[in-house]
Amino acid sequence: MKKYNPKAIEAKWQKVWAKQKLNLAKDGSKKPKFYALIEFPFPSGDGLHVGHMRSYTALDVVARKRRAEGYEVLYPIGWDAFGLPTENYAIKTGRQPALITKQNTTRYRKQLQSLGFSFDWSREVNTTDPNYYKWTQWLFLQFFKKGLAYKAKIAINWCPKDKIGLANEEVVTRSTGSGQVEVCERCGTAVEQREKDQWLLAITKYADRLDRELDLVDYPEPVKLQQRNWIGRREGAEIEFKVINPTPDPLPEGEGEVGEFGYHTTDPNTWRVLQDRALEMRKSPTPAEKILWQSLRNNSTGSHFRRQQIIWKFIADFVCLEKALVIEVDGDIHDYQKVEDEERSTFLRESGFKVIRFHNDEVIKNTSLVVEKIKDQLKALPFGEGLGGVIKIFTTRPETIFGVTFIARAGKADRFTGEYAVNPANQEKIPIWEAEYVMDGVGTGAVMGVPAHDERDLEFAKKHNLPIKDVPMADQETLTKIGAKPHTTYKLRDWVFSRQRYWGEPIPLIFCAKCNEWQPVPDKDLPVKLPKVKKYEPTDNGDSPLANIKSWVETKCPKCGGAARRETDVMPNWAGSSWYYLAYLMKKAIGQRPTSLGLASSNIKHWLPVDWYNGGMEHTTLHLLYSRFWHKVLNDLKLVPGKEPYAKRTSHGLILAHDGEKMSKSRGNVVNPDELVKRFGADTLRIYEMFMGPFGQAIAWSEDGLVGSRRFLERVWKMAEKVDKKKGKGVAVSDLNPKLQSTIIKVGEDIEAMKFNTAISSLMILLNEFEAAASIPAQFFKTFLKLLSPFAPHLADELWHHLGEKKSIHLAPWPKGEKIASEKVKIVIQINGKTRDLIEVSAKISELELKQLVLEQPKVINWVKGKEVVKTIVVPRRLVNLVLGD
RNA sequence: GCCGCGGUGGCGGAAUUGGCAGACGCACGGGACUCAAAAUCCCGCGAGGGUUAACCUCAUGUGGGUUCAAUUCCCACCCGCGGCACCA
Repeated sequence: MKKYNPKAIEAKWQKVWAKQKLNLAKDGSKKPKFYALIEFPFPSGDGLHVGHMRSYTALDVVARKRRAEGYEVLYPIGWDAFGLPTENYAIKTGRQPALITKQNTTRYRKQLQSLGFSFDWSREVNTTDPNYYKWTQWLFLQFFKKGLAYKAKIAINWCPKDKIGLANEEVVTRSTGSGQVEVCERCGTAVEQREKDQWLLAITKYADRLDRELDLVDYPEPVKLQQRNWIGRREGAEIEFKVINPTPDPLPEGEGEVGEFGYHTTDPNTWRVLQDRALEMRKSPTPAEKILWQSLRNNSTGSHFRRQQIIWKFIADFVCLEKALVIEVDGDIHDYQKVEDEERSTFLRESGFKVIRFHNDEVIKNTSLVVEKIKDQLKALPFGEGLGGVIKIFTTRPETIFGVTFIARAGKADRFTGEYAVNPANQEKIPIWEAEYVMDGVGTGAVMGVPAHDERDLEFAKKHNLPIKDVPMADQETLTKIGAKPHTTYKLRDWVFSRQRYWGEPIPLIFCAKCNEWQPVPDKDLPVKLPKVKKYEPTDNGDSPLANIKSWVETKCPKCGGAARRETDVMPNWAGSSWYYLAYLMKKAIGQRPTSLGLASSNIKHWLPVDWYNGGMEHTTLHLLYSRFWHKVLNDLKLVPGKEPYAKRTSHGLILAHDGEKMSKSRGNVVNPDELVKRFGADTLRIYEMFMGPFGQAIAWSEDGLVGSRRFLERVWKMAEKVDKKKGKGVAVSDLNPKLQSTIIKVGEDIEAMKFNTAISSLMILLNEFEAAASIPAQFFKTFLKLLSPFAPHLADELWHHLGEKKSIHLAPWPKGEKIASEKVKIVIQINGKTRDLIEVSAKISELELKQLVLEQPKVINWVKGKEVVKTIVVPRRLVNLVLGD
């Protein structure tokens, strides 16, 4: 037999397997299905590195084992090719991103093929292929049509020097003398925040399910935990604190009484008259009032409105007390009442109210615009200012309410507002503060300060000399009585889905000024293709470069046919990867016009869910969460089966560079497998990556052990020559079988548990035994090869054929190990818990006989001499421990 | 600060979940083969002591504890990596 020459045999077998279509998954197969998935790579200019290989090899091992176990296995591959590195390279070189991508994928494909992964190449997908992103766009439109996509003003990172918007990944934190500063990754200029209208996906509407339905899947606990922390579900209660004693008190001192809402009116009689009138007005509103009330009631603006509200001697149409906003809807009658209106507006303004007016016609004809204006106002106003309002507080510990000594709402500096609130539990008057540590956008933007039970509250109380009250906990009844409503909040924010960039999927929406609405691009017009541009940089005002292409932007409204403009933002990198596990199943459909039917094909039903998905921990809170979200939405639309896309998730540890840093081109520490494949062979590299350490743990790349893996394979190669021929001294053949059987069991279990390092180590041990044996039956060695074949597929197939087999080793069934209880067992003898001797006895020995035998051992006699055996512990088949007295 | 993961020979790491600590591999030392080197094969390889043998003592980040017995369980702490970060 020739020398082991991996270069020759690896290329040979790769061709044979491709020709025999060994790795193509059959859609209609009656075998049980197994869908193995790895995170498809981003084809960067650096080429594949040894870190990619770890995950791909691991699932390749699993996939090959499953095929041998009789499953129809789908192990697909594709390219997640939209993204910044390509775009930045395009900016630098002026080359087209599509061409750069093509070049990179060609290189990656070659590299992956040289490593012998059993991917089904017939299903290769590419997120930048118009056929692919046509579907990404269509799926986005399903979100839009379901009301899950909306536009809102969101701050983006803006580099004032480069004059472009930056993705979060392009912003780095730098430490300066005065603290941490966010700077532009390229030029180092401090990043500013700029508000831009952006598309968002309402992932928060699925927060609860994304949390709860983690119970349905087999993910590592740390992954579940990290997702749960990210979603940040908090159960608690919402409690209203009434605000009293408004400042400055602008009201004339009448006979006065504290009214229902805690502020003064003139005198009781006037108040009663006003109340009657207000009630009457509420019963018979004007058409405009009626329409507007529909939009304001039930907290639909996010704030609580009252109508026909008495304020001093006036009745205001709509009032939001917590924001101190008054909305007046005027008819023509006001033309006669100018003086009164003046007086009332002046009074309200002086009392701290903001007053906005709309005309009846305005409200009736353009309700949505009016409501938008009101919402904008509400947004601009601080919370809880004004007269007789309430402050809503979300707390996870409502039972501590008796210990509340202050209220603090979000503010830029610590400051007493001069206002007080009433603790609904004990009617105590407590001060309202603004505090730096309270954040807008968390909970209700205000906290009840309980210094005795919260560290930050305590710190604040100490700093500002506020009382600290330690008290018994409130019971459920008290909480109900004070109107505490059970409430759940989430840390998760909606997903900002707009990028002012070029290299992404155009968002397929059109704004028509006439319809005053965003219109979806009709299915028949998809994909909205990325037009070719000359410059790939975002524009001076931060818009996508697409905004500069007039001919592309200007289009017709799909609804009314009038002049309209396209959305110029593109989708984030995470869009295409949110559904790629479906794309692999859509072989033919992907080229066709997107429809619900095309998606809900039998293939998708057949293959879902993904049975085993391996990927990196770094994707836990982004990609993994996003794609679960998409799947749930698609499931609600009855487009895909099942609540969860991935039945089982595992994580690999990162392979770091020699220096222990993350591999990246900018650090110049990327290790490319090509040269290693040339020097050692793909099989050696695969074995080494699986052997170098525990799969789930990060490990620094080192080539020191590679030679050991190569030696192992060389020894396997040599062993093939000795099979059934070797004569002479050594272990008897029959002694090999128990070891072989236990290795079969061990390797099988280890692969399932992703303990590849110990699987390989047990194969090495078996080989060591083979080498020591007098002769090796061919069947034994074939079984060994089969166990080795998922790890070193080329070498295994080559030797398999040497032994006379005609079909590929990868078509042979996975061996079943037999548990053979050995006749003899080794028993550890301990004296006072310390190992003193080791004896070999029959496995069938009785406990009594064993104890006797132990006491007869010369070493034991020596240790026991002159002492008493107080206690004897016997662990069957394992150990005897003698406890001696003094 | 909080959450998660980890800490075992010169190095990567094993240890059937409480039962021989250091499997397997790398590196290293000695030997065989060779004119020589490489490759290969054999032997050794945690530290200290010991008549360099048998054997003994110590040793799994540190300090305590539980147990006949602890790398494994409990308590307190130290260090490294990753994530979140005034989250009410």
